[in-house]
Amino acid sequence: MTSPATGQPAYVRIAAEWAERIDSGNLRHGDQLPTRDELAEQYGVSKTVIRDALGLLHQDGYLESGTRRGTRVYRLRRFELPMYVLEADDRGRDAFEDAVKAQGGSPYQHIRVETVAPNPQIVEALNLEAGELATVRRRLRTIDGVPYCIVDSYFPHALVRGTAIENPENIQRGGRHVLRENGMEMVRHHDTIRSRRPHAREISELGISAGLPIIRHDRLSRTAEGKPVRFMMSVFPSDRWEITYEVER
Amino acid sequence: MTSPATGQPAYVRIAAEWAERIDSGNLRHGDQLPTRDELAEQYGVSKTVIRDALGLLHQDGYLESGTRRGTRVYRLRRFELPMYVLEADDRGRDAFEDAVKAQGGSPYQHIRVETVAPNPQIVEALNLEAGELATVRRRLRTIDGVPYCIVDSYFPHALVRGTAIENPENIQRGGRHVLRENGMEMVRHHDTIRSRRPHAREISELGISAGLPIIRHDRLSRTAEGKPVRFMMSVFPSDRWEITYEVER
DNA sequence: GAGTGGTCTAGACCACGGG
DNA sequence: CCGTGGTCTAGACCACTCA
Repeated sequence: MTSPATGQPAYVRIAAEWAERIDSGNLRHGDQLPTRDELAEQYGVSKTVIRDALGLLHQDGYLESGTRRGTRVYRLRRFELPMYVLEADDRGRDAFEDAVKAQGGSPYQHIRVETVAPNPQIVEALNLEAGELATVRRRLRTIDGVPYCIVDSYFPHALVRGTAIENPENIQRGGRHVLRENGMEMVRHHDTIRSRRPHAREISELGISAGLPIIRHDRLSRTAEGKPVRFMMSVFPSDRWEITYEVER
Repeated sequence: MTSPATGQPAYVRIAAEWAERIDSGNLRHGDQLPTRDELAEQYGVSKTVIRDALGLLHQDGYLESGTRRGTRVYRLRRFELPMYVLEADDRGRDAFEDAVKAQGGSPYQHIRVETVAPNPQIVEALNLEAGELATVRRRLRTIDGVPYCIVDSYFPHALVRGTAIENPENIQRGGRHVLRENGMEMVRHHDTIRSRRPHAREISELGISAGLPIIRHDRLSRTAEGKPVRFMMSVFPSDRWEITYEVER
């Protein structure tokens, strides 16, 4: 054992050492790391220790690796998301995209619309009848070509049938705009925020590692009469976002 | 290899199997798991595979373990935190504690107050002069005897010197109440939410595992004149909380 | 004292992808 | 082809703690 006895196990110390290099900016996004065999020799430890150390960094989303491609630093820039931008403003512009552009990012979104048999969570949130369908507008938002978040908006199917919400091409006019024209303006939102590790679908769609925490944001929106008309489920990888609220009183 | 070829590596499958038992309620908080040697024999794999599998569950906060004590299920109940309770109401009651009690928990808080040389983040947030001190009211909140969150509130020292904020015994009257009596009522709050893995201090104070994501919540509060008077940093372990906001418009 | 988790060694084989 | 990450085996030693 060549360890200088910092009290920490070797794999933790090695991970901390490389994390510090990345955090300090000495290593940048895309920089290549030595191979596991090289690292094992450099530190005088077995491959298993290196595997555990890189595993820690992987979990934190610091690294990206693949067979034969080696291991590279993965550190994207973080964007701020003021939560009011979730509601497209009344001029029909996408406030989300505006916020990203204002921070120097180049946003894009893939939209697809499906009508589905809703799961129990959706049924309860939207107060649907048994057998009632829901229309979901699935957004995958990218910035500079990298997936940055998933935003799925569920509507009672009966409410949006035949409206522009069902048309995925119409990306400018959000659900808010369309619902208002139909006398269903959303005026109150109940937001729920959790954090957890990503599910399989989120891992593949967002291209994140299984250990990177995600922020899960749910918004249930109601009309002035209190009728729930939209349930929005968002997934934000924790290394790409910080979300903000403005609160009065 | 006895694996039924689900495409997943053995340690992932084994972890998923036990996660399912815990999620389904078949295993409850405090239930004991077999030893690693027993699991290795049951599954016909080496100890390393079991270590990796339990490691995954550990990271998710599903397990709690210690030398010779074995490994036990760790699954606390989750509380909802409506963010308006961060501001104690005007009757001098602790709205946070009321919210926890309403959900059947028994809350308690340890408070200690320190006057410190603020770090750069605090200096910038509170717009402090060079060398200006800050007073921090550190809260560790427990529910049913288990640590549930850390809430540190920073004030410019000059603003709170000699007030009840400096008295840690006075737990009922929050900073909001005291500042208002001194003509510094907070009326606007800027909240920032991130998620990440816990730091060493958070791991030890909250008794959480290094892999369990935490929700980091910052609130910068200003007076009607726009003067920042309090910076509140909170850490919520992701397995114990979901935080909610009510939004208009 | 002995069993347990925590860590580590020194190998091995496979799949995949770049040269 | 062959180097790489990904996974796994079959051991080992230590510290701690429960009986």
